[in-house]
Amino acid sequence: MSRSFRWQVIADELREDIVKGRYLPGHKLDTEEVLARRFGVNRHTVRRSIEVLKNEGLLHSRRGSGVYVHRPATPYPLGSRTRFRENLARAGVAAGAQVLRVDVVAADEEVARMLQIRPGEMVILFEAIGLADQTPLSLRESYMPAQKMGDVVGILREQGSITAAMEASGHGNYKRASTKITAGNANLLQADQLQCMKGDALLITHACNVTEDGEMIEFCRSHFVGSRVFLDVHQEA
Amino acid sequence: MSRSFRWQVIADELREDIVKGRYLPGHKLDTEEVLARRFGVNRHTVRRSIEVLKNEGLLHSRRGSGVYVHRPATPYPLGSRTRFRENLARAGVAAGAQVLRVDVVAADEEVARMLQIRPGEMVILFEAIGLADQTPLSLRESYMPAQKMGDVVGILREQGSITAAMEASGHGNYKRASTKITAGNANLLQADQLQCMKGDALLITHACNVTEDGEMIEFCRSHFVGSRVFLDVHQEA
DNA sequence: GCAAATTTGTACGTATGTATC
DNA sequence: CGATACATACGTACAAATTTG
Repeated sequence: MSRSFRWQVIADELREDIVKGRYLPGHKLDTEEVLARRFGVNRHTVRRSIEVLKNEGLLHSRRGSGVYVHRPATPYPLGSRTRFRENLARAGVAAGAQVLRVDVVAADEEVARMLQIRPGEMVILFEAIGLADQTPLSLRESYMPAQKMGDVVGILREQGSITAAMEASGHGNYKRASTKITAGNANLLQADQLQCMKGDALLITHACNVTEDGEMIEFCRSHFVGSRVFLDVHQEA
Repeated sequence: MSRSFRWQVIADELREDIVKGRYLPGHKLDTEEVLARRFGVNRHTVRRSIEVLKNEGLLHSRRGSGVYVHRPATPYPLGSRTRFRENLARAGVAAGAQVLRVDVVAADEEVARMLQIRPGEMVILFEAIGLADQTPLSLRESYMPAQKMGDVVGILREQGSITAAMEASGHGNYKRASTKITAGNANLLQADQLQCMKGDALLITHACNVTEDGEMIEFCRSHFVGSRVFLDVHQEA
């Protein structure tokens, strides 16, 4: 009866459409104007309904653009053999990588310490943006001691895959040794590359991979957009 | 000035009044009409601000009656406390904490899902700030199903230790089942409690602990100040 | 118990700002 | 640049619940 208000009815109907999968994540809703006409109410009444669904985390809106079905944060398992593509494929997300830079540079102090080599030794630098369904998830800098790697610059440039580079260098069985995690705010450059706002919270990981012989083979600094991913730490006891 | 809207400014001011304890719990606010005049805005603008604070759980309103302060003023983390050292490798295990709140409350939807119980079932809520050298490191909310716990409210209040509460309830051998990690920006209340800036990057962890029988016994949400901690995830296998 | 005054809730209307396309 | 679309903010009116006389 009068227990159900128009904004509530509309919110219920929209919620139904979303949770039943009639709209896919990322789908753009009709404009508030159109929705208002469709439901025969004022635009503000529709806005009230949308407000509710935004608070429930089902929708988000971008001024000047539209209202969209929220894309849930992508799970990102942290295990001993983490592979970007495998992880995303398991989550049903199309993975892509945009290679920013592949170079051979001298190791700075931190990189040298992490890779257990001397500062100034040559390392291969691989910089890329991790994409999921065209949305940037992460910004990644990988360092590999040049001495222990083959000539993988071309592979990295063309395939953008650390795994492929490792296999080509005879380190197909590399695995994760340790991961350190903290959080920071995005600076202007990172915001630009990750398509987020300056100041947005980033998940920062420092990870080391080792060969099956236990030699340090890769040091990786990653910056994830906090709102788009969660790391999943799996405990095996 | 386009970054601060009037409803935002008003919400901030009202929140400040509540959090700092200028209103007692249950205190009735001035009417929307009066508040509107006081801030020199339309009644709807004040309503928008009140809406925000209701969503944060600070206010509630009763039609025909008024708007009331919902929760007691949050204790302000000041004053001398015993120093303690915290092993951050074991995330969430705060050895000694400043207890903010211990209560028995109804489980909301997320907590119920994580603990595998029904929404509305009673859970023990434990809220504390982890400090190191007087500096807040983390904000922690733990939820435990009341049915499976003994009368541990006193223990939690006095000792501030989850471990002690578990042992008293016969769950001494509980262990970590899963940890999910993401990042977000501090809101005003969190910034206040963690003594950081609003918008600062926070490391957010959701962890589940199970009994040795595999039953969910604790769900813990932690917020770490990104600039003050480094979680260390150790991989074995 | 009832009616009036008070106070919040819903709904529509209009105008303007601002980000996106 | 203009057109589109969401965001803010003012206004009005009436409904519904509570409090008060």
